[in-house]
Amino acid sequence: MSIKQLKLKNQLCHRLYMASNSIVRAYRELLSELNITYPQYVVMMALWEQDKITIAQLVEKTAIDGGAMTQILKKMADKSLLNIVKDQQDKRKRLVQLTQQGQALKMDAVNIPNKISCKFNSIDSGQVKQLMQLLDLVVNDLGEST
Amino acid sequence: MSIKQLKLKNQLCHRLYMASNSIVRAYRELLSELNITYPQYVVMMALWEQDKITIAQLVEKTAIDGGAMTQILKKMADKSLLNIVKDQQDKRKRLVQLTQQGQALKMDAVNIPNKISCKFNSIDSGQVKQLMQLLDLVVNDLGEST
DNA sequence: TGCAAATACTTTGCGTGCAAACTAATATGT
DNA sequence: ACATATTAGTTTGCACGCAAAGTATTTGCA
Repeated sequence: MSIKQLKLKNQLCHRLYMASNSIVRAYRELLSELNITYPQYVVMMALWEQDKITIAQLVEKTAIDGGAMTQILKKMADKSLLNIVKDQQDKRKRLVQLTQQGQALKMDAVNIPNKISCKFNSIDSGQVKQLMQLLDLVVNDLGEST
Repeated sequence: MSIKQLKLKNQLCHRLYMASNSIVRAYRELLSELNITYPQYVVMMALWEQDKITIAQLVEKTAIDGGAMTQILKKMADKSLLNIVKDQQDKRKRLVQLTQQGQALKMDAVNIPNKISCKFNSIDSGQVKQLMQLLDLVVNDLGEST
């Protein structure tokens, strides 16, 4: 007995799985030149937007898991991209701030979004916008239930 | 200096990252009742569609990495969901086939797609279809370059 | 004041995703 | 036939994602 809903071709989740893996794979080769991974790039983007923020704020902005964040930041600190310093007001908190090297990396990253968008040949910017809006609906619907 | 393209809010990839994680997270609690993970569920769906196929065919259908597939299948065989047998015609190949228990699990899985779709309150089936089509464009554009 | 609850993070263990190196078996060209 | 290339899978090492348990530190309330 064949159940339509159980077919992979009909599943939104499998599409998301494939699309997310595909696009991270596309970033990987570009990011390897900067010697960072995709999640590390996400952390960098968050810090380029706003530097010297707490780890909790970074988790909030990036949606990266807190446990993973600790490890990721440690590796990035080892690469001298950022420093992790204790907040003197609240010693539970830690502030993450970019090093000069971390700030300078932004210049090398500037062209990455453009290089990625060059790979999209059958999808225009309007469709990308539409796609992002639909994905926001998905995230919002699934987010609050937990 | 603030560069619009480098902001997380403007990035398709970050949306995909969050949406994919969100939806797999939503599946996780349902699948834990079946004692399987999401990738294992994907393998099951592929086999429910077509049983007794080679590992290469399974990789093709599921888009799961070959190296990961070996590990996943091993765990599933340990759980007696499937058996891995050598192909007598071509001894390089291995055939994966469901056990009775693996076939029976389909009955427990039948309601999962419905339970998931119940979580979508602000997105209708037409939008889901549209979303899947857009995701297919993303995968196709990024797939062939490698 | 003092102690329990909450907050901010870290650690650990497991399950992938992926690249790269490796093994075994078959196909191919000369 | 036979060496070589190709194909099918496995293994290894690293980086997350996530749940659960653990550690400080601070809040809040009796």
